[in-house]
Amino acid sequence: MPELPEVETVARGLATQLVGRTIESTTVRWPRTIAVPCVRDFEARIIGRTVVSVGRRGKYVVVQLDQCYLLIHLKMSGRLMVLPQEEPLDKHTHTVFDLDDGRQLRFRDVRKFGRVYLIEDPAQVTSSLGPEPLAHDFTLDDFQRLLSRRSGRLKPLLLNQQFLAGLGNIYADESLFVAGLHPLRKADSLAPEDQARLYAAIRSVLQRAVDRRGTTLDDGGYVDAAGEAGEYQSDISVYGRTGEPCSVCTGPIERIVVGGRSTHYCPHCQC
DNA sequence: AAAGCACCCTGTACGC
DNA sequence: TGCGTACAGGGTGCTT
Repeated sequence: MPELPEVETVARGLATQLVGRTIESTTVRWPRTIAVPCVRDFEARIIGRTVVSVGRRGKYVVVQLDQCYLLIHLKMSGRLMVLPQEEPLDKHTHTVFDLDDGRQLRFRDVRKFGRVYLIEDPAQVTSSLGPEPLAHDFTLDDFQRLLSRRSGRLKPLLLNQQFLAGLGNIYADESLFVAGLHPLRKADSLAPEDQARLYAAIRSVLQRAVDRRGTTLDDGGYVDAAGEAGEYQSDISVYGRTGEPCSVCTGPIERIVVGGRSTHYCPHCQC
């Protein structure tokens, strides 16, 4: 499932392949993939656009074009890849962008939850997102101020993109484990040192995962823009490890459901 | 403000 | 073998 580190890795890969390329045409094979504008306008407006840069905001891939922006949210199973046009199309490829070098940018998404936006200003989509957890100007002070205003439980809060942009189920569970905090802890119950540990945990987990180019689980769901798997799965302590021994205390990892999301933690190490 | 849930989808894992 | 069903997941929107 693409979260911040996976989306960052995809965006970096796409940047090397796409910057300077011009999109000559587009084929939308599953219309609901296009969130905005309507498919006809989308296909018309993207013709002739040149890629200026590729970046990331939260879990969105942000493709800056010469007159507008293409934003892509991969949701659970979306993939973006640059392939030769001779490469056979598979049935899960929902949008194809023909490039001026004979290759294609393809958006493939088995679950069909992913969405593509063509907009004038990226803020139209990203303005409701919380801060970037890895940004240099996102300080402990900022985080403490945000946290102490919240009374909800930590796990749903970390998944809330309006609170903080980029965490998903894997890195939320991993960050709470590293911080030694129980997923059901109320945000406003944290002592300053708890807040500091959570801040440091989120940043270190995400940075390490970016460095390792994301997490590819056994289901093989995530690969980067070159089709390569990530390597953070070998660093995972709790996510998907129900019943396995905790790496710190050897007690069993437990799984509970919080806010409708499976949540993995060590009941001995996290409180 | 917080929490619960349905919804969107399909592949996979399960029970029978 | 083959069917049906539950489930996972991110985000949004609705209701309590």
